[in-house]
Amino acid sequence: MEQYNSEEEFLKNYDSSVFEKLSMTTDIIIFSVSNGNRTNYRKLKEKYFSVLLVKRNTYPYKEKWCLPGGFLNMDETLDEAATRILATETNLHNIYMEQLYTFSDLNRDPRMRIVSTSYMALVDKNRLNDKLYPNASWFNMIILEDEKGINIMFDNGIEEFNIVLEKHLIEKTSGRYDYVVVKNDHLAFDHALVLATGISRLKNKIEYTDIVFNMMPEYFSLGELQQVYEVILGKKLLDPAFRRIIADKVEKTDKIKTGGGHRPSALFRYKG
Amino acid sequence: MEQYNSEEEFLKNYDSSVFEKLSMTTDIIIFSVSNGNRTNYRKLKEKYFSVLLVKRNTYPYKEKWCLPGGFLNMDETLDEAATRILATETNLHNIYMEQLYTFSDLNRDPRMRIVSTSYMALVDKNRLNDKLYPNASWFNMIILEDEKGINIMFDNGIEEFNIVLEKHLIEKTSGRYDYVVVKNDHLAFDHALVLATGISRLKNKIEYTDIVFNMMPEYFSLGELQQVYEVILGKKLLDPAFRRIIADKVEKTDKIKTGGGHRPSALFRYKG
DNA sequence: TGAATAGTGTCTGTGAGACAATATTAT
DNA sequence: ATAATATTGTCTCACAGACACTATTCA
Repeated sequence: MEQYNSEEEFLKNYDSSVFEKLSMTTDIIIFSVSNGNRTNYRKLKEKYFSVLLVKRNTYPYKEKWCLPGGFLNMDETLDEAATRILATETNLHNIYMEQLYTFSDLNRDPRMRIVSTSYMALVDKNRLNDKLYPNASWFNMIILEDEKGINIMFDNGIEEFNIVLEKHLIEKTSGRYDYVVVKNDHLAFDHALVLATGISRLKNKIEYTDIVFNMMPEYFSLGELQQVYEVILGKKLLDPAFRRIIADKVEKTDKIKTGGGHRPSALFRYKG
Repeated sequence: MEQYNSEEEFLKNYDSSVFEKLSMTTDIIIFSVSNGNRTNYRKLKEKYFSVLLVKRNTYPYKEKWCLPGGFLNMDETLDEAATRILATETNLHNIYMEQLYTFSDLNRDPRMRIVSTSYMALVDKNRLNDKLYPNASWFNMIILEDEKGINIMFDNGIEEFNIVLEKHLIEKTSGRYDYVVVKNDHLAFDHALVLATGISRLKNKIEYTDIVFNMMPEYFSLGELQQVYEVILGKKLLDPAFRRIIADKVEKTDKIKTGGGHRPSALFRYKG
């Protein structure tokens, strides 16, 4: 039984090897919004929901794309690890980030048992266009989703591919889904799963929080803001309803954006 | 640089000791609702929001209360570990459970570096009254919360104590709070923090999901259901509004509950 | 009979969906 | 002038908050 008389004595004699150990990693989904090309002098630039992927140059999954990530050091928390990795990839600090989910499938990494805690980060892509880590690339995503599954098409201007996941309702009271990867030839590890989880989280959260403003520049028009909501949610919104909802979250500035072949728009700022 | 020609070759030669390793644990917040005493022959039994705690009989934190938990084995996922631990404590299977958050502070365990992934489980306490693990005990909680902080009072009929946490807004766009434990003399490890996180999650989720039915018996009156919502949310609800909201989630059965000094109530069942 | 809960009716204000209308610009 | 976006007005419908009212039981 217990042979120690104090916590100090116990700790001094504690053998930390009694339980098997494992390595942990952190994977970060960095979301942003990209501008497409102007197809017509009157039209707004199309916007795309995009994610930062890194091409692996070592085994395992050499030449596949993966989420930025890295091993957890013994002298840092998961938040600190995620912040460190994010800074490595983007050279940016003070980025919005939240913990997403911890994945622990036994064979999610072919090397050994690795548990990974994923994070979701939101950035304004314009802040870092030329500061990217060499192997990193922004992929625009087009996401088709229904009750049965999700199809995500990726395009970085050079490479195109898609992944397909099925959704299975695992629990009726919470409406939670289990994702099963049906097609994935280009993403390493279980990152298709991680990404689907992140997309789901973001879609939910932009409905009841203001986190979308982390992907916006300081000044933006309401039309641009609406475009961002629309590409993330994957559906069109009605102008007056949208404006009513965000009216108390933004403040009008005296700046104006002209140059489109149409009425100029007032620029707004997040009120906080 | 990279000296291998195939993934197989790489894996065969992989040295899994290159990164430092650590132990992981799983802690489970098991929530339920308890019936208080009938104070008056007419009145309904009061309901209490309650949580299952275990008294530690070994160091560290000997004699303190903690959440049921245990180390992650190398041949199981976190979900499986949580299910195993839950079955050990309650002898119950098929319990509602969801992953909550992964805590990784450097000194959260005085023995060594341990990262813990917490889970939240919801049970109908009546299903397991006499099947509890020896050191486990249900504590009723009374939760006082405002924008500044949370005060949770615990009572298992024998022992009473309270913990106090401050809330600090860490990020304005998401409205997320950082909890700082201000008073805690009875809960081991960082479990005060874990519990506050779980309470917050549950309070949020019962507003937009049906998970509360996991804490209900098969047949219940709408008054009882309303009481459960009220003790979890910590506020009174208006009868007609409540009934409108849950009307399409439940179905009336032909069962009736009599015996109170008042009009009998119809018993309902979750429709799913 | 009265205290207590069960259950319903209904008024009102808020807010989202829908559609229409006006404003302004570059070509 | 025209196509395109910017911006506002307004009608309607659904629904939550609030309060009032009826129903039923048991000491």
